[in-house]
Amino acid sequence: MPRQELKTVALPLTSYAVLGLLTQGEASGYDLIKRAQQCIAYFFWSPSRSQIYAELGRLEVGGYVTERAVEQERRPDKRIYAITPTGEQVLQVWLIDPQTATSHTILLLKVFLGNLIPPELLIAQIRWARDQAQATLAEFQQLEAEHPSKTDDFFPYLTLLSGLAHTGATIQWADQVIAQLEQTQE
Amino acid sequence: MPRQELKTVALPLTSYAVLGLLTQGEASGYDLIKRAQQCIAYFFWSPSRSQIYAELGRLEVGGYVTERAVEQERRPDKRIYAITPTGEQVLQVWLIDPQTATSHTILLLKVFLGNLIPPELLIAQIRWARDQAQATLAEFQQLEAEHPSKTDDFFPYLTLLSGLAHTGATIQWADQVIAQLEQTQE
DNA sequence: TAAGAGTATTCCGAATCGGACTATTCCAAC
DNA sequence: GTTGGAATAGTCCGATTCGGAATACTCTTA
Repeated sequence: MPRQELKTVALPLTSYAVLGLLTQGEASGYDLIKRAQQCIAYFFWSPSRSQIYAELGRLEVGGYVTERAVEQERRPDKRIYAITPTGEQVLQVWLIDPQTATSHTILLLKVFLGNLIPPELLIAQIRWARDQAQATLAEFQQLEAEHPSKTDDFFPYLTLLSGLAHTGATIQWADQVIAQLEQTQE
Repeated sequence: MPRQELKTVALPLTSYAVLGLLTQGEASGYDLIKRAQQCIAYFFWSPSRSQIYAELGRLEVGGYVTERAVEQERRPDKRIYAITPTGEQVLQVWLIDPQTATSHTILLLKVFLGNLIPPELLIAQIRWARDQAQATLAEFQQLEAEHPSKTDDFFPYLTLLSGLAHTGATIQWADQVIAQLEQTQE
């Protein structure tokens, strides 16, 4: 059983978010919360306060980040964290691995950190998600067609419309992003 | 401090999903999992197996559902649950309360169970969510305008596009649903 | 005849959230 | 002037939720 491969999936999502944010420079937990809420929040997810601190502890123990205490007079003391080469490698492996992009949120985190991924590998992952969404869309369209919309299943039908709208939005976004990424490649 | 009011928010989301599914008729935990995955799954959420069983236990203790053991020969024995009048009341109160619709998922659950809500109250909740989404959209459009798209923030910009696409989808869906609901009202 | 899917549920660890709590400092309003 | 609120920097806790493993039996299919 290959242990190295298992290790690549060993960390929860929040860890990779934290590592990713730390590639922008060292920061305290408090700083990271702000970074996350400013930028990552575009995609309707950001790790919670307590979780970020928990992950920083775990990452420090694992040697993925270093911790440095900073004493302050006017403000509470704090600890500044910086990503280590090991941490960067672990992040890299995860970012490049297409197997790990199992949800829209994860894909968006990867896109957010897109400068750390070779463009063609990022595009491949987006394209894969796009195709998945396309399949879902087809399924939903099938259901819509079978459905006369005014039967007893009226309210479930209305939620199906939500699925259709959002799946459509995902495909549209993916196409847009792929186009823009391919442009910058040339 | 009014205790009755606190009670209306006392249950987690999965409980209301379970109660809602039980209004379609009594069922075992196993049945509920299938119901959930078939219908509710349109909106990219469904409670997990273990959670459904946990909530059934909690609801039984609280008197919101009744439990009945059924012995089977060819299949494993099972327990069938049915919603009680108290359970129906608790569900009603939650469905009608606009304060509880704090996420898209929750709103979709309420729409899914729309036959249990007076149309105008459902419409009001959808309209509220629509307006929230509209505000978010304006914010995102503002950010997009300020953003020349090709600066150093290219990748965050791409995730902003996702936010724009999905917020747009939400608004479009809400308009569509409100229109359909208003039609049926006349 | 062995493998796999369906029925029906339990158990457990891990991930995650959100709110309460501490403690200090700065700024603004009344 | 002082009182209140936001910002700084974190800890701690309970509750929610997920997902996978385990159990155990039956039916179908290759």
